[in-house]
Amino acid sequence: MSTSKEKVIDSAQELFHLKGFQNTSIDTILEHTGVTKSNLYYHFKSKEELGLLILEKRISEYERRFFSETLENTSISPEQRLKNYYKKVTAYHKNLDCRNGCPFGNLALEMSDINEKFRLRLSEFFNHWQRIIELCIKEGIKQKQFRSDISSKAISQLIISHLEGAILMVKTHRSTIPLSSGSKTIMKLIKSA
Amino acid sequence: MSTSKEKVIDSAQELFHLKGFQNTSIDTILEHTGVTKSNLYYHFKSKEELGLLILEKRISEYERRFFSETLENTSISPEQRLKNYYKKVTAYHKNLDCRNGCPFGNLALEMSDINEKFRLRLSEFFNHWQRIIELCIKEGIKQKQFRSDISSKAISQLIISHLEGAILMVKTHRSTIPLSSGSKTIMKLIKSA
DNA sequence: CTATTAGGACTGACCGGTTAGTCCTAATAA
DNA sequence: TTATTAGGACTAACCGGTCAGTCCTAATAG
Repeated sequence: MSTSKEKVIDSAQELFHLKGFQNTSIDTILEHTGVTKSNLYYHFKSKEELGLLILEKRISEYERRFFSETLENTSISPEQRLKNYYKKVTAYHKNLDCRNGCPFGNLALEMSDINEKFRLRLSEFFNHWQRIIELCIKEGIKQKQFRSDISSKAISQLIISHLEGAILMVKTHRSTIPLSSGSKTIMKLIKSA
Repeated sequence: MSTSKEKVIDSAQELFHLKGFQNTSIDTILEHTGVTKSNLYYHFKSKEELGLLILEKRISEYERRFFSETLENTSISPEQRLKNYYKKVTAYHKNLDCRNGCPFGNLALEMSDINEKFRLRLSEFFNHWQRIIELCIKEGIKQKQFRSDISSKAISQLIISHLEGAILMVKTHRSTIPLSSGSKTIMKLIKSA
């Protein structure tokens, strides 16, 4: 049996992703968990704290599931690693019925202008994310899989921007095509001649 | 002197872009305009109607200011047209102090999962936007400025996804670099060998 | 063995404030 | 006379958050 605290965290994580942080009320979380409001505020001092905590949880989960298992899996070639990563992301969103979007992109867009804590943490994570991709690209350039006339940094910045935008398109068009087709275009463009 | 209706539209347009649609209350619009609530509801039957109307206004304004003047300006070469477009978009966000983000991307992310009217209109506009870019790319390929081994459709889809993602990064990192640097990378990648 | 204390988990009632939207009357302007 | 504007009272639902106090368990003191 999970504790109230765990139930709140799990439910809030899901709701924040599905409906956004601001658009998810404390009362909705309460309804979904059966936990009382006073109990929730016993465990978390504010909605902001809960949101920040869930952001941390998402980040470590993403680093484990998406970075370690694909982009940083050095037993595979850089090109195949990137392909696997794209495949995994696409499958993730297909499984979510093209709704929800990227939890990080959503939060960044929603909170950057109104809450510095969220913005700074997200900014830091995006930088980390970009460096993970950059290492993969750098190795791919060294192995002559990727073209060498553009810096690995520039390419990785492009990849992460495109990824976030493509997920936004997936959500708006309710189709994974922008992601699956876009990633293929990226792969072709960065391939060495 | 502008009418109440015009004042509401102008003010709401600005506020929706700055703070988001849901996060802008009717009362805030009232404060900013000096218009009374009964008057606002005399002109608009709901907040949704007001939002949809402002979306239409934004769309036609964007088509006029960004499409006609740069991407569709056939007196310039396709490559230069695309460069000018990027320059204009970057300047736009720099002028906004890297805040706000893209009005269409913001709305798409905020509303796609909860309001079909907004989602469908936005989806349609993104498609139109993509076709405008596609025509420019197509001509650039014909003129041998852009590489011909990837379809103009695929490239234009990539460009629009990347653009939206880059603007998200601009907002999160509070810097135009993701946009200015990313657009240069795109230009290099699609240039013919 | 028993009385006391400490602390974590939890409760239900309640708070002030905000939300979009309604309704009605009356004044004013084209 | 018809479209617009003003003013204000009102509603029902919702918002994040607080409060005093209860329940249970485990450690400690006499």
